[in-house]
Parts: sequence; C-alpha cells; structure tokens
Amino acid sequence: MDRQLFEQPALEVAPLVLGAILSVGAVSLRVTEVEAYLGDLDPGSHAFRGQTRRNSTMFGEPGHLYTYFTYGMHVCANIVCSPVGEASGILLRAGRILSGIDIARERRTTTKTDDDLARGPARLAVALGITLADDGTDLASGRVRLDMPTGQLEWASGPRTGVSGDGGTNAFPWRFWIPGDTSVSPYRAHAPKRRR
DNA sequence: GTCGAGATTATCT
DNA sequence: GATAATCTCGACC
Repeated sequence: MDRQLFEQPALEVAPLVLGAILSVGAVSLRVTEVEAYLGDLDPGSHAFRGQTRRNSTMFGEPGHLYTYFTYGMHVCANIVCSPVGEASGILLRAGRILSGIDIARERRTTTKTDDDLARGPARLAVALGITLADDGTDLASGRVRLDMPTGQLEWASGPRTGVSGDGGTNAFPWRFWIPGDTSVSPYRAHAPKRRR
C-alpha cells in the first residue's frame, strides 16, 4: 500500500481504491464499491460538524482504518484520507469475496448467495470480521491490510460527479463502483421509479 | 425482483 | 432525548 496515495482528498483516492484487495486474516475480498466522504463539505458526514470522539480517527493518519457503529448492530469500515487534521474518508460499501469465503458464510448465515456476503457496508465488515477493535489500524501493517490494484481499472461514478452547480437535495454522496460486476449491485443505486 | 416500513444502540446536544 | 454513512423482513408486481 502506498501511504502517500491516501494523503490526497478522498475524492481523488476513491476511484483508485476500486479493485484493491482487502484482507483480514484468512478472508480477503476485492473492493467493488466505495463512497467518498469529505468531512467539512458533506453534510452527511460524521465529521461535518467538527471533530468528535467517534470520528477522531478520520482526522488522524491517512491510510488507517476507521470503524464505527451505526444503528446499533452495524459496523462500517472506512479508509482515512487527506493529511492529518483534515477529515475525509472512503467508505467501503461492497466487495467480492476472493478467499476464505467459507468463513464469511459462517459469519453471515442469514445471507443466501455469495454475492450478498459483502454487499453493503455493514455486511462487508461482518464478512471480514472487522470490529471496533480495528479502529485506527494501519492498513499497511495492521491486522487489516489493503493491497492496491496493479493498474487503473474502469469505474463508474455517482450522478453528481463532475457536475457543478445545481443545488439539488441529493448532490451527495459521491459514489464509485466497478461496472459490470454482478457480485455488486449498488444498494438501490438507480431508482427506476415505476408505477405500481 | 422491487418497494416500503421497522428495528436497535453508541454517540452527541 | 435526538440522531445516524444500515439491514432485514414482509408485501406486492
């Protein structure tokens, strides 16, 4: 993992993380969907209102792991970006299990298909065995490791990317995914809005 | 397959 | 006491 890479803003790093291999123990997966969070610009970010006890990790060393609880039972994993003092991060939304899939299945008995094992932030964390104890882990040498892809991959981005103006309500979030990967159907990405 | 509502707990005001 | 970067389940097409 290249530490310097993560000193850039999350928006710059997010598409590069697509296709990276995330490993925790015997379980590893390929990152297929991420979301960029800029703490001081994104109203939806935990860091939008300033540094707090929970999001302090996101203000710290880039290239580290930031985990947090949401809605009680769920854990989400993020990659800290930008230099120390700036809060931006990349939320790992989905991935495809490459190895240790039998272990992931045991952790998520409610899931039926392999594609669902790591489809969704909380599911991804559970499948890999990431907990709050992994908060602040160095992705270069810690229990949770991240290996960047060899080359630039194809990626698609959310609706607001590259578009300026338009103070629409859903200007956020900035989302990136690898198109064509059946194991990743972005969580309600597109809304066909068909009549019932 | 797709849509809509409820559940549940650490953290912050 | 209010909030939150979500998931699961049931109902409908």
